[in-house]
Amino acid sequence: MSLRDHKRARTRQALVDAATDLFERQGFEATTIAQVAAEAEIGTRTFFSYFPAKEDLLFPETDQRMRAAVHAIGTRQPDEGPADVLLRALRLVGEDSDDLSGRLAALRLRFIREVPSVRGRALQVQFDTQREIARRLAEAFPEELDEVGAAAMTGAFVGAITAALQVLLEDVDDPGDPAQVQAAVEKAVDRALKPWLIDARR
Amino acid sequence: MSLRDHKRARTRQALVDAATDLFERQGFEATTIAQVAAEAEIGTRTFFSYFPAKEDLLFPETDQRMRAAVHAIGTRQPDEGPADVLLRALRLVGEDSDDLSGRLAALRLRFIREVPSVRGRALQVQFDTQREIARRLAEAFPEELDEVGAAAMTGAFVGAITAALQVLLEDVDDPGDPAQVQAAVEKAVDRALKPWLIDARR
DNA sequence: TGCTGATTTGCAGTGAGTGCAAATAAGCAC
DNA sequence: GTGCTTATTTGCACTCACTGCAAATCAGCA
Repeated sequence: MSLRDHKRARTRQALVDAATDLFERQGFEATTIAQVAAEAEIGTRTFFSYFPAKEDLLFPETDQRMRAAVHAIGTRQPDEGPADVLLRALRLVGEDSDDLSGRLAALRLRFIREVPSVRGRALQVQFDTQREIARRLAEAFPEELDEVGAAAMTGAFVGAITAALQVLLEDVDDPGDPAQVQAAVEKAVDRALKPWLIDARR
Repeated sequence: MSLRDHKRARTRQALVDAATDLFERQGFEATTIAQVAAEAEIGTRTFFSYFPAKEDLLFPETDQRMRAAVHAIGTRQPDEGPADVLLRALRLVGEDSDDLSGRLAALRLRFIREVPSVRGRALQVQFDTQREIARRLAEAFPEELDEVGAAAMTGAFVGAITAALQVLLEDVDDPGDPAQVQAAVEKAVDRALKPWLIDARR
């Protein structure tokens, strides 16, 4: 990694940190990009060479999660079916939620509920990730799945989990508490996949 | 319906029509709200009392679809299970795609692929609709489903169909052709729900 | 016709995001 | 280190979506 790359990574992290602080203190809408850039000691214009939009500050490591999921699919065990591998991959994606000691994750969750543009961005990220996972899944099981089948299966899993999670999170009294969120995620996976798990048991 | 309401509905439709023309001619991004407003003969400022944002011009009748779906759930037949009712409701939502002689629908499809902000909005609309359907479904089957179960089920169905449809639409050579799109939707539903349909047959 | 409350509109302003060209800094050869 | 090349940073000017506010306009009704 060259000096250039190091510096770039450091600046990027500084931006995320600055944003985390400012978002916590002022909320998402009230924080301007100029403020974030100033706090990270770069010009306002330069911000846009690090993140394409303000919302993306809340999703700084999408590709990292993606790589984890892809890796999970790549290390397919001989006795695993498509559903098993997919479930393993999805669990991995979900677990990474604790990044940055949870502060950013908590903000993300809060703003997904409060700020429409953030919700929209989150759904897009999820959708893209899901699509890529489906592609890899189809590759890993050329006999059992084609592109459409893999997409449908992935969409069903992710859709079920997301929808269940949404309902469960409505009843959480403190969305800032990682333990409660984690419990909700697990319960969502559990409830959402019940039909498949019963099926698999036969 | 009072004169006021009539006029309001007419203006709203004029805005959608104007937008349809301009979007077709110039694309989404290149069309400004000022242009749309001018074409519909209202002030730019007034536009925002009809639509909250530019993207919403592409989703003018969300609540209408919603009502159709809710109605489908309300008219539950004695021999229908949750999955049957849900499937019937979802088919209804999909069929309404032919509104406005298809021009707006074609634009919507095109911009969902091309313009990120439109894709984001579409996903939000879908997500909200899905949530509401789940709520009604849970109400209609208080014995069989709770809120979480209904959400998971709806999320699975919608997620599977959407994901399958996305893949299928990639291979359509002319996305402006309603027949091809319709065929893709049907195939997507078919493929996506195969597991459930097989299950139900037992 | 005249009153009342809702709708429309212009105006001024904020802030996101972009294109461009000049300044700056990194990487590298010597 | 000194220069040269190339990538990055930055300021500037600009467009456009969207909002708050206050004045003007209009529908509905007595």
